[in-house]
Amino acid sequence: MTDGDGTAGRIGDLIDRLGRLVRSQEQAGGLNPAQWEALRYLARANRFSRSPGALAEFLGSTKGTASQTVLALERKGLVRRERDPDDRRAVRLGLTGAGRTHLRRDPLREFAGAASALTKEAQNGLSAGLGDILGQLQRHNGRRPFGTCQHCRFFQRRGAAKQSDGPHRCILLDVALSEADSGLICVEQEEASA
Amino acid sequence: MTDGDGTAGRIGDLIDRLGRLVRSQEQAGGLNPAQWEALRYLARANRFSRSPGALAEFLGSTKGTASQTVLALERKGLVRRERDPDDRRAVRLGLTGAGRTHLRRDPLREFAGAASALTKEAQNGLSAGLGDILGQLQRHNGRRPFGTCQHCRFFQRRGAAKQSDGPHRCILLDVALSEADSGLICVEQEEASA
DNA sequence: ATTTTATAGTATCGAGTCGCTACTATTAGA
DNA sequence: TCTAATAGTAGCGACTCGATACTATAAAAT
Repeated sequence: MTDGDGTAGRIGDLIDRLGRLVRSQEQAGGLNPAQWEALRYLARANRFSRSPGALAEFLGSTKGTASQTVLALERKGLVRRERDPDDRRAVRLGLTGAGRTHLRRDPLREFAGAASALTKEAQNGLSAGLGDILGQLQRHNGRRPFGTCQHCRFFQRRGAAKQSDGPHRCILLDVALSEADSGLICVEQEEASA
Repeated sequence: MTDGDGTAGRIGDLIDRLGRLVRSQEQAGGLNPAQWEALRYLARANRFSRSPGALAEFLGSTKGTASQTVLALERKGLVRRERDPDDRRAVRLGLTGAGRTHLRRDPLREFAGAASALTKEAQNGLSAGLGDILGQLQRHNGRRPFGTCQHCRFFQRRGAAKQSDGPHRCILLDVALSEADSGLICVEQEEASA
């Protein structure tokens, strides 16, 4: 920041500089920053969210740009693309084995390493504070939060309401959700506690 | 992050996403992200550090790229360039009035705004934690810290050593430093406490 | 002094990025 | 069945950024 230089300004500055550092590290491994982030996203998104359109929303880019990113990842053999049999306009994306392997060399690990040198309290504080800022800005810009199913207002936990057991459910898309599904991120997610 | 997903991993992830958000906001105002960061840097760097080379180090880019950035800012009338009369290879940079005015519309203010919604403790924690991570990574990558003079090991406070009064001094470059100078960032800075 | 080497910066080129505007294919609605 | 609306891709063009090569000046070596 340039002005008042209070703590808040310094935080903005630090985020900016760390972001730049991330980007420069992310040139490694034959991928560019957008491709790294796409790869990470696809590893953690649920099946309704592994599409070029959802990726575009996540990256804050256009569909065209996201499409190019996906094509590049497919050329490198890290991502698999197939048409959805139910809606034949849609494309379903997924990581290949090579894609998952590649993620083990994620440059972001270096950042996680640096973070883990902090005390546990400091880590929790950082995580909470950054998450809060991100949430605020996303709301402010009308972006989706991309949280996980189990924190979503459309999430119906197993045993709730009528059905006594069976899987959890998404009452927006009206589908069953496995335990694993519930921990993945989703385009449609809306924070429960609001 | 993709794996263990501990708090540390989540922090890396958040930094990445916030960084991307910064970048997308920084397209505003007719400048690109690198230009915004250069403008901010030049507003806060001392006179030994307002050069294309120092800027390149700060941005983590090459001299060529930094040179282009500076040229672009000069074309827009935000930065002034002049040759140093003492070392005629060197170029000294500075903001114009328009440059300072432009900084008032810094998109990073939005982030500072979001940060200032946090409690004072949370802000201090964030600032300290992020600063720590940045410092670690800079050391690890052999980058300069770009701190301010008064925290530098070459800083000699007024009244120290022989000279009883007069200005502070930089004992690396052997020059006088005003009070204002001492709060500016410097390429040559090395943290005092190590 | 003169030569050599180092330093500061710029010019230029090419690969790649990204937003934008079409455009196709498929589905949903009137 | 005709008309939107939706998911995605193609291709263009402005721009970015790193790498290489180059000029000008300064410092070091002989």
